[in-house]
Amino acid sequence: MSIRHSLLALLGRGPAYGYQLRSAFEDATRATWPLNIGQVYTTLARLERDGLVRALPEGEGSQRPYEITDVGRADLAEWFTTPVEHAGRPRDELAIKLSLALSTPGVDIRAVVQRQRTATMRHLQDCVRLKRQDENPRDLPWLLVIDALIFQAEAEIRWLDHCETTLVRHAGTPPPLPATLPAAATRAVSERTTS
Amino acid sequence: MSIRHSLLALLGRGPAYGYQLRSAFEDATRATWPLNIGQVYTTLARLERDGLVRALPEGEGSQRPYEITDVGRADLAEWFTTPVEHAGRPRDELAIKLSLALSTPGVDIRAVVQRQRTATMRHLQDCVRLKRQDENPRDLPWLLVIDALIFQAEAEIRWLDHCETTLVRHAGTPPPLPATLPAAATRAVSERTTS
DNA sequence: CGACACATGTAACACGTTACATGATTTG
DNA sequence: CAAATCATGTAACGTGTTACATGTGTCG
Repeated sequence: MSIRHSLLALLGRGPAYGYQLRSAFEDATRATWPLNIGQVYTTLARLERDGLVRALPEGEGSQRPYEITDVGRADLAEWFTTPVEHAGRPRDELAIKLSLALSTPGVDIRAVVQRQRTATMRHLQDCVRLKRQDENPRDLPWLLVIDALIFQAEAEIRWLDHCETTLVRHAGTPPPLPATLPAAATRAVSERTTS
Repeated sequence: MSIRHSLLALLGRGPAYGYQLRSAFEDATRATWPLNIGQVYTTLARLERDGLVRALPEGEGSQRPYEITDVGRADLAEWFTTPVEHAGRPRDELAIKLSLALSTPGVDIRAVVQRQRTATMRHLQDCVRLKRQDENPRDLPWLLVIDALIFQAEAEIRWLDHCETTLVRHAGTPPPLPATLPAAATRAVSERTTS
């Protein structure tokens, strides 16, 4: 539902046609989440069908501008008024993956955590670099979005570290190999985690 | 794609039928993300169509157990090996909403932030309470999931606070009304943010 | 003119949700 | 037996992605 409401919000600033709407959306988020142009038109059609939006007769050339209706404005106001519920959010693939990795035989969870940590760390650095490159405080919207990504990535790394310490505390197999173990045992462990 | 891989991962522990798979999934996440049973069957059908899974002939009563194939195992291993990319994640509705609220006339962003903060705070407390209730470290998978939710909620609150301070610094309209402003100006401002 | 950006649309497909329909098995 | 739970499936719909088809305007 986020595209639907996004287009509605953009039309809340005034009439616009599909192509403009995509540009405006990608301006606000700086192509963090690219928006396919086809989706814009199908979504506009659905919005019109539902009476939240109305096609304007004017429009020079091949432009078909739309305008938000009163019903649309009400829907938009409700969107802004209602907080985003956590219950309605998409499933967190990473959390599910680690949760399942933990109970699937033959999976080296610590390796999964490590690889994810590397990827997330790289993403975090990309975000920070992007933010520095473009520090002008003129487009607040974009700054807030990139900050959201940064906060999320930081939280993810903290969680991954938390996972690792928790795993070490419970499932054993700590990385500094205890010298007291016989060689056979350590070999068995590393074989299991490498396959 | 997360359900597809989740079912595949569950079948990686051994053959199972649809109903079992749902139970197993909701065990791992404790119904944080409820899984509709219908979805299980359609997903299983697609997995079978793609050769990742094979229906077993046996099965007592009305049970139709499935088994993971070698192709499926390869796909599963790749899932666990490949980190979850941030580029492929769903759009962050909250970030988009605040970003758009900032550039939509007639929207009181600070109110939006406040309402969201309240909702997220409540959600965070729910999570913490849930975790305390069920502190037994026996099912690690569930603990990791609830911790993920907690870390995310904390990050969201930090981000919302960050948004508010940023907004105050830029767009003005600080809550402690500066006594130096003439009454007319403050009235105009509060009218704009209230409508 | 030819290439390129602007602009609109459609078709096919994957995924997810909800609701409904239908049996089989257990248990009070 | 009746009700609840177990178990499988289908239909309809909304949303999202990708790819394709088409036309317009501009500029070198």
